[in-house]
Amino acid sequence: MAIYIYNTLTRKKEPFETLQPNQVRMYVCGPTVYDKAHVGHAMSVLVFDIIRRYLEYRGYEVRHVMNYTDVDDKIIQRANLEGVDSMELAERYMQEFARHLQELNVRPATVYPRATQEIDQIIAMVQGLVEKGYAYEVDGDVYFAVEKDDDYGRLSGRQLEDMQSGFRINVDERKRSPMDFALWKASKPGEPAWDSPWGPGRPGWHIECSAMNLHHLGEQIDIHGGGNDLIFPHHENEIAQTESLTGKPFARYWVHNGMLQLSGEKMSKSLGNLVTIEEFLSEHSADVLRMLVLNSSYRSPLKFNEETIGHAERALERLRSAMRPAQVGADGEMPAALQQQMEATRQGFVEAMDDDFNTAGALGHLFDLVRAINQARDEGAGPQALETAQKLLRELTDVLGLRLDEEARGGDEAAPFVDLLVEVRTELRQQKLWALSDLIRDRLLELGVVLEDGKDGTTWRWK
RNA sequence: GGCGACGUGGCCAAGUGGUAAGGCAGGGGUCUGCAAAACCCCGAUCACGGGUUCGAAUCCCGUCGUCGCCUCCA
Repeated sequence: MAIYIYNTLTRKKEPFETLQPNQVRMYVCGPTVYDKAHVGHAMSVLVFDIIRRYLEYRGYEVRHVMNYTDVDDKIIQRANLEGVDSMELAERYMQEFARHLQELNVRPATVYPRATQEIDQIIAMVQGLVEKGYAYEVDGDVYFAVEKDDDYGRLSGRQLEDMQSGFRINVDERKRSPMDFALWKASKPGEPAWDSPWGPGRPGWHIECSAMNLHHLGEQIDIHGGGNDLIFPHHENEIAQTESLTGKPFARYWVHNGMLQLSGEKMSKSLGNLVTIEEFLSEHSADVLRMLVLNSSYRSPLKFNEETIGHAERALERLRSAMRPAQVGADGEMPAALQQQMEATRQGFVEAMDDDFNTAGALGHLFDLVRAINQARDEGAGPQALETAQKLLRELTDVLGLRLDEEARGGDEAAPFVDLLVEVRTELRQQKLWALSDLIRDRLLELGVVLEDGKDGTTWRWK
């Protein structure tokens, strides 16, 4: 069975075939580090982390590159505003982002290139494009001539003529076509600058990704990803630059995630309607955000609000319910129904994920397994049977990047004391001192400990 | 104005030709001293209007609505 991936370039789901057997070269556009990252950035990162994990699960070796744009107008502007060095500012936010990646349980990329560390490659590429006649220099700027590129607009499905009629383009008289974009920008005094054949300057935005791809992955790659707001002009321009230079098809599959929406609008810095990753993680676990992402198609807009966050939180709780141990003293064998469900779940999970990473469908299958496990527990299945099924659940949730094992929030030191309280309370209950028993239960709940009175005694867990 | 995506039960959301997964919320029940959890049962004909087909949520056309891109943006 093949994996099918929706390709923005062809607007179809296509069977996934790699350039080299069992090896995937994947490039994902990372953030411009000029401010705190928001949950929309996290969504994109999570989407591609899930894709990567699944490809690895299916036996591929993934070479995963994510860049940091650490030089650009906004960084310079922001640095001037704060009165700090622009490199310093970029460094600060880059480190913060790296920390978030860890907190979000994202598998580390193979390489994290930065624009400022790829200047030589960028200059070489611009030079190559000038030599081939695809780019031209004006006053220390270098522009890509879109009219030289026959199939410009292919990714975003736009015609050059349509774009030129757009009234939003500021016409720069020095450009041959209004749609020409900068490969290299001459620096103004006080701006970060690198020497180049065209004088001191810095790279344009689009060229860095092309150069990094060439440098770290080669002329042709399997997957190129990013948010769908990057389709035009960023990815369109990347294709133009890279293919004009190499003469070969650049990325095989263009994969784009939908936008996170806050109150019906795309979350973005310019709109100011954002929740930073830091803010989110101070109130919720990373799994909650991941669950939110998993519960819908990665290509669709994702509704982000208190209600959907709450749903994700409770869905996670349900998933975790299956991980609870067998009843005290139970020793039943593996029920046939559970055995059957395990097979159905594994198969259903793979089928769903093979279909353009249908995580919501895959989750549905996991919940079927959750029900079967809980059913088995209720019916007295023993630890061995239960653990076999739980192992599968853990294996599959791990592919999605969820961490079902709840961290013991109170720490292990607290456990003996909780045990003691439970013991005392059991005495109280035997003496039918309900008011006191309930008080202990309520107070422990306030401290984050949930007591559950079962048939064979009381169990407790961290909330 | 151009390009693209989408509109499925109260909410979130799978499903792209054969009469609609799953989660959350809600109602009823089992269990419980009560509760919680878990388990069992209950709910939609798929924005609207046409068309194609033996048959459509699923294909085509139109209408309405929402969102994204067209300038930096994950």
